[in-house]
Amino acid sequence: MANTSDAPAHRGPAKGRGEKQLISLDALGQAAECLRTLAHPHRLRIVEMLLGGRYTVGELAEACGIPSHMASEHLRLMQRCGFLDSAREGRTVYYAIVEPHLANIMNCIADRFRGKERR
Amino acid sequence: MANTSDAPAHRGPAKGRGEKQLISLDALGQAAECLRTLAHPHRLRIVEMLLGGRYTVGELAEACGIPSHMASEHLRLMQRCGFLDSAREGRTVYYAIVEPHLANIMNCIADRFRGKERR
DNA sequence: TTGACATATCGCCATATGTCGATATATTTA
DNA sequence: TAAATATATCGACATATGGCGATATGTCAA
Repeated sequence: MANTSDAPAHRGPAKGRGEKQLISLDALGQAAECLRTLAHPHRLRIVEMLLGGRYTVGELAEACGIPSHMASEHLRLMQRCGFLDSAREGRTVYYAIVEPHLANIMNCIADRFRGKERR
Repeated sequence: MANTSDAPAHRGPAKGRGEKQLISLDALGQAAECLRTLAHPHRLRIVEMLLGGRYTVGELAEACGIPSHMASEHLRLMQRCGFLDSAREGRTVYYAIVEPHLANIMNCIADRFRGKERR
């Protein structure tokens, strides 16, 4: 209950629109960071593939048409914000989705953008 | 330019994991653009508020604690990628959500980040 | 051990993005 | 008309981000 951080100060005079509790600016900042991480064509492709099963860095890199050291970097960013987990097996490393909301978000994206080639 | 652009060329040998049809890289590029637009704390706050009803630029600016010319800029970006629509009434301008998927995405975000103050 | 392979990290550079003051446009009121 | 209010746009700056070659680490096989 200790609400002291960003104080809304004077409560608005209730204009009659939304009256529900807002998410803290701090949480929105974290959300924005995650969305920025997701907001890249190759990273979206990687997430899309990983939603269908685990893949190695090399496989994902080839699917995206990029050198594997770049796929590695994308994977690191997504692991950093809790989207992915990795597991080494021999000299390869498998990545997999661990953030359950990603499936829902990819569904939204597929829903809106599947089949939409350049305007 | 000996570099072939991005060639879909050879289809993968079907490793047996995901076999579903992938979204085109082009569509993923558009999706990434939209996600980047959404990926800002103030813009998320604006979307959150607009999901509860229409607001003017000034109201949104005050709620975010930013000058209204910056709110105007955020609103322009979101209108540009089809999230919002605007309607002038007298000397004020009301903005409102027109992209239906935003509600779903904000639900994901609220689900994961509501109440999560800095790690 | 060495060499080959898979993945990860580093450093540089070009470009994109956010912020902000100044200014411009639109609308109402005096 | 001019002044006040609400939005919008412009220009400059600092910072963040993506791409990429070079290099490092980790693993296996000989």
